[in-house]
Amino acid sequence: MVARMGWGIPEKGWRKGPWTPEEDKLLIEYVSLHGEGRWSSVSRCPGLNRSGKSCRLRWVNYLRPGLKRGQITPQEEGIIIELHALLGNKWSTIARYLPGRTDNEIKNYWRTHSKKKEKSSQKQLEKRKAQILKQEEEHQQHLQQQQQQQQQQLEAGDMNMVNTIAHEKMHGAPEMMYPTVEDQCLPVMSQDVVSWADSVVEDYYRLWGGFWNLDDHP
DNA sequence: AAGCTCGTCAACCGCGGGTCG
DNA sequence: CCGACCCGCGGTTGACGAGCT
Repeated sequence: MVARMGWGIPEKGWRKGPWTPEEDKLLIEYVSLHGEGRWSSVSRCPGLNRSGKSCRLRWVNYLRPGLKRGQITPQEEGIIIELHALLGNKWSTIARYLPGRTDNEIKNYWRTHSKKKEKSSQKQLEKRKAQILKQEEEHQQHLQQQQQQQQQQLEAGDMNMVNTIAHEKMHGAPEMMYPTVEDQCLPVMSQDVVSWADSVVEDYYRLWGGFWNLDDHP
């Protein structure tokens, strides 16, 4: 329907773009005389070559008395976050709980701030990924070192074994058994792996869990 | 100093719902 | 019931200034 494009007479070439102080003045005068609403008739106001839609928007978002200008306060931010979690993108409903704020203002605020959060989360994510990769790399090196040590100790153990057997043959069995390399290393190692794996899982959980929490729910 | 990127905000667009003749 | 019109809403765009390279 053509009439939906802008309220008033559709064939008319409505003025678009930023409002001039003169236009604002005309609109304020008109609304103070005739009251809010009846926006399509506002468009017929002489000298105001704007669509009813445009007039309404200008009035609601900028000219209406009682509008708060300036930064959103932390309290307001808290309300916005809570209500958004509750209601989703119902900006006009959220705006009703914040006197002096418009839906457009809240919508813009949310968009820019959710973007910010998304970006910082992305940065954190990259940082943590790098950390985890580094940890993993270090762990692999640690494992390799230990394996090499084991190998060396086993080889040394073989030699010792040969000597021990020869010694035993000559002097009898030893009084006590020493723990094997595996006995020494395994409990420590497996604990390491488990705690490392736990920490990695925990990190991922915290990371993605946190990230998900930041996600805005539609 | 100039060009570029990013953030902010006003304004526009399209759609859906309500009302009225 | 139906179509025209009005209104409000949410998504998107574009202008502009500030900060950065």
